[in-house]
Amino acid sequence: MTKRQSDTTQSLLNALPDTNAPIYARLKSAILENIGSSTWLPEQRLPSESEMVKALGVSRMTVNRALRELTSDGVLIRQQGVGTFVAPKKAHSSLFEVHNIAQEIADRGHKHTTKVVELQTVKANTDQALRLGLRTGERIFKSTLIHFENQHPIQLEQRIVNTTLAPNYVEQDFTQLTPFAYLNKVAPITEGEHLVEAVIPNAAEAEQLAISTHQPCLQIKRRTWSGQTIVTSARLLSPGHLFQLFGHFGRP
Amino acid sequence: MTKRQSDTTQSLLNALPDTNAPIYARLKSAILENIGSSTWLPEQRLPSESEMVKALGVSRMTVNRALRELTSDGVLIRQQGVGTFVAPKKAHSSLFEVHNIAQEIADRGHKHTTKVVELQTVKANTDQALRLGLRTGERIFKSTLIHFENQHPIQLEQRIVNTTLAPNYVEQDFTQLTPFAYLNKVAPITEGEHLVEAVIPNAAEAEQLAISTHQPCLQIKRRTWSGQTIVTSARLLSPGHLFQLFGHFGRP
DNA sequence: ATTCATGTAATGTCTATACAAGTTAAGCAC
DNA sequence: GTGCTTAACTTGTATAGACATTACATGAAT
Repeated sequence: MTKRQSDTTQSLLNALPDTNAPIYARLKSAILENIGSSTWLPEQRLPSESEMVKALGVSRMTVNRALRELTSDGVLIRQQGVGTFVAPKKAHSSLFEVHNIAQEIADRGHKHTTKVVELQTVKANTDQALRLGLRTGERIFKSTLIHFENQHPIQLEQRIVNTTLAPNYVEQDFTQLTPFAYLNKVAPITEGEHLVEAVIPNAAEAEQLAISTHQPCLQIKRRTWSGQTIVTSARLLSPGHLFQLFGHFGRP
Repeated sequence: MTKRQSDTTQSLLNALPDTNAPIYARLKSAILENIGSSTWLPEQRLPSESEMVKALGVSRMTVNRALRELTSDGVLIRQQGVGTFVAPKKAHSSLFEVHNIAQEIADRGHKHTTKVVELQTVKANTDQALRLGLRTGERIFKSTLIHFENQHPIQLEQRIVNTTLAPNYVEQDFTQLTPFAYLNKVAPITEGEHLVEAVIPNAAEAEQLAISTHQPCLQIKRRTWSGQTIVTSARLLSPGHLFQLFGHFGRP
């Protein structure tokens, strides 16, 4: 006389991946899957540890580890004596995204295009090596792009890239996928750093952006990490009152 | 015939706090203490789990939990079959600091002073409540300050603050300690969000900053979190080419 | 000398159990 | 009904032991 699983427990079992990863990791995956697919909603209660133990046939310490780690990541909320719940939607969840100019332009209902000015492999000079945490003379990728919004140039993007983390960088078609999007795909961002100032463009930059050298620009120098390694260092130059959004790079 | 502890194990025992916190938490504290005080240096090897088990008289799972959590925090590096090590100094550690205008001015060898324009308790309007993740009508603190560098106004700071996390905010003397420094002391920052744009000040703001309404300013809207709660939301307005630095808020 | 096998040590995972501590609801005394 | 006690359930922590996986050093066989 087996008692039927609750729907919540059943959806947990359904989402269990069939890999050879450790049990606790598969349980974490299954929980994240249910939350990510909105099968489990914010504030919703999860099965208790003992229910999971019975349903999965594993020990409580294993279940406990999965739940504890997800709690530490802010995915779940646990209260002693009460239960485990999907964490409420964060007030700033929509701001977790990092600035992506293509998306931003699309959000405004405008058309985004890109012109690739330069895309090649070079040897790092001292400054470039410092920015990427490499040694002078090591091979790096270097690119220069101009982003257009409805035919108007709105951002100049100069970027250097770590070759080990993105070995196929120079073969990409950046008129289709922005460097940022590509890099975040091959080496997901875990941390970032921004340096922002208002600057005056030099003559070449002003020409590329089709503005005068008196027009103040917002300059962002951004470095992004994937784990402990620096993926890329970029300098973004945008004339006028362009709106910029920076987030903290958290879980997706 | 007791074998003498290694120096590393001994310094671990010495740093064990005498609280009634859980064992694993006290072990974490002791390890962090040794790293923080540079008793243990980056790359240095820690005692193995079994050594700690013997030295502390606890079970291996308890030691394992402490080490695993510190590894997840990036404090330690573990390698199966080899050992546990203090994590190498991060390449970008010096950029972990968040922008602090007083420090920045001091770094330039200039004198920083503050004028408190406004400091009071108000009821949150809809916009303010949204920014702090509260409900309209709840009590919040509100402050307006002007920062001076050698008698020149260089930044206008408008800020609202969560009363529950910083109940004594309005009693502080912000000519001595900046609101940012005070808030970071009472509710340490764990996350932040920035909105940056180049704007033109309105007449009142231009007057407070002693500039013309044609002078472009860098506007930063910053919100900071302590855990899951929003501590404060600030709007910083700086004329000219002021240099701004944003970091990722990591462990201290 | 080189290669291979083996043993040792270290971390990684998992189990079964135990007790502590917080929460909630039912039931009892009044 | 009110208030208290108690029981059941939940999460938090800790233990002792087991086996797996990885790395490395040592020594044997070639």
